[in-house]
Amino acid sequence: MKTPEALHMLQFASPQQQLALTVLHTASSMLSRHRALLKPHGVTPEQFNILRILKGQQGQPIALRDISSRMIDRNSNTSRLIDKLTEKGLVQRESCPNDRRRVDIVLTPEGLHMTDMLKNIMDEEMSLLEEVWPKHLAEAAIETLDAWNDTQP
Amino acid sequence: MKTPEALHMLQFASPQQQLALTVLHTASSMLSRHRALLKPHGVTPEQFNILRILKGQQGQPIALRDISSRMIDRNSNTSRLIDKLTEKGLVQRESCPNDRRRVDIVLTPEGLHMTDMLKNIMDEEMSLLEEVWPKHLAEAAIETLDAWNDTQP
DNA sequence: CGCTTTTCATTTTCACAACATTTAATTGTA
DNA sequence: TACAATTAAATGTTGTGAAAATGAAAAGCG
Repeated sequence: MKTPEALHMLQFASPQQQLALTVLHTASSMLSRHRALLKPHGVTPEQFNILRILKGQQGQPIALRDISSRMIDRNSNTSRLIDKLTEKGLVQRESCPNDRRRVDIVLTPEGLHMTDMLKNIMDEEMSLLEEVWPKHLAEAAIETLDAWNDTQP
Repeated sequence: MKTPEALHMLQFASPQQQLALTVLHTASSMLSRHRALLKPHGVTPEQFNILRILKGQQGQPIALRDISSRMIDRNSNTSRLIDKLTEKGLVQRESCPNDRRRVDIVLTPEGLHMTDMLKNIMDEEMSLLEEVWPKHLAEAAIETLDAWNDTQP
């Protein structure tokens, strides 16, 4: 697959502009792939993102607000995503004793099980990247992109 | 700004996995920025993507189908995006003489004017990238990402 | 203490994506 | 030529991300 728009204006744009378009395009493409992989299990990439964060908590509850701040997409509607995960029985809301505004979220046993399974699927997918991206180039690319991320609010 | 999820699992993931997360995060952040920049002018990034493609046509009509294939997000519903742009008077549908199934799209004069203005805004934003991304690193990163894009259907 | 401001979660509104279906025109083929 | 298969665009439906508005609780401060 060509990077369509980037290819189209190749001769006009700076490498930096091309990279921006390439990043947008790559992300869109990766996300559709993830969506397709997770779909059979009734979970969206955004929901999986939350599950992964919760798993990282090792059973410790975490406030909704802190989930938001760790998500790839910071502005998504975390409340509603938690609703969906709750309906599926994968997570549970718990009232936070210290601060009644907060709502703590924990993985249920089924949620943990599902997360482990999905993580295997995603890890397998991710491992394909290791064949196309040489390690040192991946490291360099991360540094490059993070240089811009660090300038963002 | 830290790359939240990537940072979180830094010690577990391969550089390739980290890059994948970084790309997703960077794209999300960029898109938000673009959305905010375009918003005062009543245009979304998805709509601007179409305007930019049309401008690249230099007045030559292009079939809706060919616009779709050049978009960053190939899955979007181009018909309806064109509807929005038509309502705003920025583009026009024209029947295609050779193939009556097709619908050619052209920029109106106001559309061209708007596109030029928005392009200036976006170019200015993009030029900030030149300060944080050294040229040769940007070039390397493009090659790295495209290596994966080329493996996608 | 009482009031305003801030913080956190939810709800709401809007635009778009995903997916399916429909309508129309063209192509391929018996 | 007739008819099925394919292609192009539009349309209907559902879900959801983004951003703003709302409501409730806590923090800050005179």
